[in-house]
Amino acid sequence: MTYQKKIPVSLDCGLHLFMEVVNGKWKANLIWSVYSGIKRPGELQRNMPKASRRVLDTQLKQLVQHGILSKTTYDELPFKVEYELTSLGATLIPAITCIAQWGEDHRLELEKIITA
Amino acid sequence: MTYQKKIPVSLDCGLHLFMEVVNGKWKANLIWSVYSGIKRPGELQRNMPKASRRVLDTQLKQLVQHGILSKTTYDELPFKVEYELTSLGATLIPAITCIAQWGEDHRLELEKIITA
DNA sequence: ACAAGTACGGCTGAATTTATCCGTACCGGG
DNA sequence: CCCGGTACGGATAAATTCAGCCGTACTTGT
Repeated sequence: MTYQKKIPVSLDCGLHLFMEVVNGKWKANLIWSVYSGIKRPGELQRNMPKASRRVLDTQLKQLVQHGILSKTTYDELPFKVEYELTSLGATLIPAITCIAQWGEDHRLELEKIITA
Repeated sequence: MTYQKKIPVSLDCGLHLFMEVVNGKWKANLIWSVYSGIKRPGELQRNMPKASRRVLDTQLKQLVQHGILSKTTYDELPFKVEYELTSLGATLIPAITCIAQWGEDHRLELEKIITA
C-alpha cells in the first residue's frame, strides 16, 4: 500500500508468520479491543488516545488485508463502520492473552529493567 | 545504546511490555535457539544465515540488557562465549511456543494472504 | 451558513530498526 | 607470513514504521 517491501519476508518459521501479522505498534491492542467489543474506528481511537488516528487507520487496514479483521460499512446515515474478528483472527486470542499475561506477570521486573 | 529513544515507551499494558523485549527481527528466534542449546554467537549466526552478524550481536546485547539472556565469557584460549536463558527469559518459552504454534497451525492460509 | 461528528487517505518528515562496510584483537595451522 | 576462525563494535546507509498536517465528503444540529 503505503510502502512496497524491498526485502522479502521470511516465512520459514511460525514465529515470523505471527510477527508478520501482529507486529505493529497498536495491532495487538486493536485485535484485543475488537475482541472486547470495541468495534468502531472512533471508539477505538478514543480508547487509545496515544495513537494517532492515521496510524490506527493504517494498521486496521493491514489487519483486514491479512484476514484478521473484517470490516463492514453500514449504508445507513449517518455513516457507520464496524470491525469484527474473522475466524482466523479469533484464533489469535489465546496467543495474545498468553503474551499479555506474561507482561502483567513480570511487570515489576520489566519496568525496572526497561526504564534503566 | 546505538540509538536513544525520543518517544517514551508505553508500558501501560502487558502486550507492550512483552513487545518491548521480544520485538526485533530475530529476537524470538535467538531466545528459542538458546533454549534449544545453540549458545554460542558463531553457532547462532550459522543457524540463521539470513541475519547479518552485526544485527545478531546487537539484538543479543539488548536481550542481555533486558535480562532475558545472560552472557558468559570463558577466559580460555581460544575465546569462547556462551549465552544462557535467565530465569526471566525461561518464563518466555511458553509464550513463544504458543505464538510459534499459532504460526505453524495457520501456515497455509497465512502464506496465501501474505504473499498476495 | 457554520460547527461538529462520522470516516478515508495523500503527502511529508521524524523516528527507529535493520543492513553493509570496515577495522580491531587474539589464536592456531600451513 | 598469511589465512581462517573466534568475538566486538564504530560509522553510516538503507529500509521501514510511525506521526502530523491537511483536505475530502457526507449528515445532523444550531
